[in-house]
Amino acid sequence: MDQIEEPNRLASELAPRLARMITTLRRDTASAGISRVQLTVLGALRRGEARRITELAELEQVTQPSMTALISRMERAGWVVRERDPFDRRGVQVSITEAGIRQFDAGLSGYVDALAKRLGRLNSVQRQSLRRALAALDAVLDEQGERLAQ
Amino acid sequence: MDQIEEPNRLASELAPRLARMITTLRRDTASAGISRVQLTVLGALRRGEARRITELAELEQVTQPSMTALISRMERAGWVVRERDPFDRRGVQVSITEAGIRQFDAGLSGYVDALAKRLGRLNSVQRQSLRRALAALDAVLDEQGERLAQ
DNA sequence: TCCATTGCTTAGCAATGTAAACTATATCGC
DNA sequence: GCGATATAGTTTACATTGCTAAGCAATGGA
Repeated sequence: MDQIEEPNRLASELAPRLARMITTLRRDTASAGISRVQLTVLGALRRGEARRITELAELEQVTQPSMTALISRMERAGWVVRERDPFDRRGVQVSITEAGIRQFDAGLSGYVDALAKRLGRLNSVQRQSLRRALAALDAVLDEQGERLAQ
Repeated sequence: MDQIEEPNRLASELAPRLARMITTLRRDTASAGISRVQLTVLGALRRGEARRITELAELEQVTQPSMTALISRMERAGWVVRERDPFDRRGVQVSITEAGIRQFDAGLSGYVDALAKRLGRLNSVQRQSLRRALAALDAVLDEQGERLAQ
């Protein structure tokens, strides 16, 4: 019983705070020159986690057409390039450019700084509590558990 | 020194996890029939926190025109109604309808349940760590601190 | 009464997301 | 090898959410 009721109570507490966090973070980082999604895609490309449109779409949890459009905008901005995959000419290989790498570094700093500014208000106990919650966040986001839960 | 460097380290850890959390939550709740912003606005209206477009825009941290459009869509959906303020005929008073209340309750459950499903994977130590982080989140989101920080 | 301010809307634009339909290439079964 | 089918990506058409700039009507002070 408690195992069922308890996550629900926690979720009721967490949900509105997450909602506010999203709004706030968007506002704080509006001037960063790059959106959250684009930054994440650049990061994935940079770490070599994916090159195909389909893979990127899965990583970002959006549809293939959304990723096509996203990559097109980023290509127009000069941050990535598209090349036909020589081994499977239906597909493309997306890679990050030098400008893309610079944009990623600058954008990431922008996001981290905005967050750090807010975290700077916390006392060490509060920061500690957030640090200790990181592992739980990872578990919440774990894709393995996601599939098992189905 | 440490007071400056330390929030930054924490922010680097937190930022990508928050980013993923946003994507994941959006996907999880795609079938809830209502968007996060609309749900929050309905909640504010229901708790009587605001009735004017300007107030709602401030609460949600969006511009007045954005709120006008948002309210128009919600009015078209039948969840809220607009009335001219009899005391200041420039302004309007937005109120939630019966249908809006039902939609809020259903939508909220949808969001909370989606989150609870993920939290259900955690063990009690992990859940405890999240519960303890709630206060820190509140401090991070505190508007008072926001103004002081300027 | 004049004029600045306030509250909201309209217009025009960009980014992000969807589903459905299309094109081109690969691959499977015979 | 060939026809059917699957896969990768794009295009099209649309909705939502956000912005800025400009406009309009009501308010209220000098």
